[in-house]
Amino acid sequence: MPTEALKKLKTAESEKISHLDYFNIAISVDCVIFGFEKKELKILLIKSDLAEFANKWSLLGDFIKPAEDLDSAPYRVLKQRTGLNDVFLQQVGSFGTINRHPSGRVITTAYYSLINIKHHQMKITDNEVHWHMIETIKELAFDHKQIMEACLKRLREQVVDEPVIFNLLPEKFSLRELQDLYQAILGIKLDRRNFRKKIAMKNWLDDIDEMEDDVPHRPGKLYKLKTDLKNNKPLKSSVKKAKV
Amino acid sequence: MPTEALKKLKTAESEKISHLDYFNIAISVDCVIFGFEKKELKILLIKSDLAEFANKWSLLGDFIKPAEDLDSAPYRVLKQRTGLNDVFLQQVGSFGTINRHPSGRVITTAYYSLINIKHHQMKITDNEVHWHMIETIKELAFDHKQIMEACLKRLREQVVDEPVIFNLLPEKFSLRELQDLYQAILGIKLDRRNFRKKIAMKNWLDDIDEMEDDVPHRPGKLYKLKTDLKNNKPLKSSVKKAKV
DNA sequence: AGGGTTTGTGTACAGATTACACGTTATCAA
DNA sequence: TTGATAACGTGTAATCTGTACACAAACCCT
Repeated sequence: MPTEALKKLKTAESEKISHLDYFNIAISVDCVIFGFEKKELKILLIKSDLAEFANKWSLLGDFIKPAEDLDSAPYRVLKQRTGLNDVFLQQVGSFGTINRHPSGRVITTAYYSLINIKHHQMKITDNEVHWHMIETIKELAFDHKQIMEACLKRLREQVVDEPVIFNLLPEKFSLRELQDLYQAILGIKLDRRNFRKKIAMKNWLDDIDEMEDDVPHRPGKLYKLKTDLKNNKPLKSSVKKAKV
Repeated sequence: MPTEALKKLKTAESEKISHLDYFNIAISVDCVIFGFEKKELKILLIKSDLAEFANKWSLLGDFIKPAEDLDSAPYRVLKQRTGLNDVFLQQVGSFGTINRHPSGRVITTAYYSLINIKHHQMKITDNEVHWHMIETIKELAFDHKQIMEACLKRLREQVVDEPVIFNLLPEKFSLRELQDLYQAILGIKLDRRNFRKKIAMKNWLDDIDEMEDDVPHRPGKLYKLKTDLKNNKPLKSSVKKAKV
């Protein structure tokens, strides 16, 4: 029984959650926070504070509070760690093998988040928090590698049909930036002409009649996501056809 | 703080989980168990044992045990309630609004399951457990209606690409039965000739050279799912193309 | 002024999806 | 045995979708 072990739990929040001593099973949330920079998909990680995982990186997470909804907890975590409000967040799944946490029984619910690295001028207060390129991540603390992969899989499924990808881009962007982002997420190269045709058909974008002005080559047009699609909600207009 | 309220928790398992008294947040699993009978998609429900939900139906669930993996708990629930082993089960999501359970703070992880109503000769020991047609379900205890809908959505997404639907059918089945099942799940009518062509292309089935013998009309051929697809695992052979 | 880089655009082919009809084989009841 | 009923088994043409592919123009930089 891991109750004793839980008493040793030590986190940034440990003072405030002394009631943990009485838990048999503790509940946490973990966030896989994706960002996009220099044509690379990245995720935000923090140095683990557990001796068992010294020098290992881990996802941003926290224990859930008695008086907060499960789905609210990751918003709090993001707010605390990055200062960001109104981020895109979606639940991916819960992970609860018995020994996934060395200090005791902890079940965690994973969320993925998409944020625009540059635009928000995040105050990453904690200097142990850094962006990492996904391909270079070999190992993470706990089962966080597995959680990261589940979230990446979900992301790849969702960007195809739903306009969630724009949470990773600035307000105004070129089609090249959008294509680079799709390629970084899906890990494949796309044909430029066919990509533009496909995006045009989805009817997600407004041409705002502006041009890039900071590129060392011919500038492209800038676009915005249509305002009625900015709510991060699943798309109503795209009625999916049954394929069987 | 709902700790006091939790002491009042009363379930079939309550003797064995007296440690619940010490929980601040309890964790449960709930199963949305789909079956197929008479061209209708059904789910298995149990009469709620809480006074607050007297005469309401609810999903089959239980609190998680300290020494069991989260993803093992729903297998135990199904074994206990229906006697079934080796069922198809998949995690769908976790639900944890503060007031979802009237007796205290309970976060639940939902799973969906597909079982063959007839074949397994289930011993439904508890006579408060019954199959219900999905369309007729107006209300369930707790937030179970919402959970059911999330699971139905997931099921509809999965049957299109992955050979999970066969868990709802007997070992041998006709293409008509399969089409009726797809139609019940997706809620649409399919063209018979195109459906057969599509199924043939997926290459999921073996023609076993037998015929129906219990139908009041011309019998159809019987098929089996190819044995290498019976493991309930995601399909390797169907490499999905990126659609962007 | 010229080299480098990216933009913007259309068409032809292949593959997939859809709509649609008729003769056949079985059961059932008269 | 006959006729009514119900589902089986099968193919083609029209349309839509996905893919492969090339060239002139715009801008930056030196």
